[in-house]
Amino acid sequence: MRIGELARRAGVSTRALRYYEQQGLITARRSANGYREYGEADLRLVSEIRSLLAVGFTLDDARPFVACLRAGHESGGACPESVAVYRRKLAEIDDEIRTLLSRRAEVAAQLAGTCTGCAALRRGNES
Amino acid sequence: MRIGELARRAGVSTRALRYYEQQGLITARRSANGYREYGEADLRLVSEIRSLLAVGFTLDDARPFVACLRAGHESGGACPESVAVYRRKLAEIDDEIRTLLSRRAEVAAQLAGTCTGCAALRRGNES
DNA sequence: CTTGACCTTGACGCTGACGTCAACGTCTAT
DNA sequence: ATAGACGTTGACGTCAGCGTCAAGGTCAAG
Repeated sequence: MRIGELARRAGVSTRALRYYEQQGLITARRSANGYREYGEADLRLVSEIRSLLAVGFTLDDARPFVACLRAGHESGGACPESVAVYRRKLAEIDDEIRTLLSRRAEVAAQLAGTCTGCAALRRGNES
Repeated sequence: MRIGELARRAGVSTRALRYYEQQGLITARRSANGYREYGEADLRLVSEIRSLLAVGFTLDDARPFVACLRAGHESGGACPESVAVYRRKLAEIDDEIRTLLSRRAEVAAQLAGTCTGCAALRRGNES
């Protein structure tokens, strides 16, 4: 199939597919007229990339997963490199969650009127 | 004081201060030679901006707080516009936390080998 | 007079994952 | 032969908050 069909079936833009190729994530053989030609396996690769992006992975993070699929594994997450990325990502997400929780607490405290500068206004009503 | 001193005292770069001015957050009177001149109140404004940025606010979010301080209030969060931003931010943070938690769950599931895509292949389970 | 620390405006660089032209070639149908 | 639906490469635009030059003006000290 050509790039337009792959794009439609994968639910991405052709621009994205060319970008993935430029970043070395996917490759395409070329037909005589220079058009990119893809197979079913490529649809699989793109789907993997998309689902990884959807959970917050970068394209760089997705590389070992794509390599794993290309190496013939059933799942992109079956290889040790992929597992390492999973672990790292999990740690990153946990970090972000912790950060957000402490930010939330700070903002909530401010909103609750415990702001140190609000003492002058404290004698009245809250909304 | 001039821009360099304000920058040192506020712990920011001069570039940042000029950027804040360009964005309309702070202003400076000019001395005869064209140099920016700041007062103590400006240090207060910049500190407010910095602490807001530190908890994930954008410069745009910081505007009502700065306006509030300039209007003579003790705290930048004392004005209704600021409170509105607090509330909106709180909702945004909660959204992000929810998103991250669901991502975390997905990634953890993958890492545990219970990938949802594989479940369909095994038994037909869905969540 | 010259160094050097300070200031000015202007403008490009950076990060990620593309969107959106531009300008052009290819193939099919009418 | 011509429209138009597809493909190609190249390159700039987007979002935020600045960093980092470039090229120069100002001012006090030695």
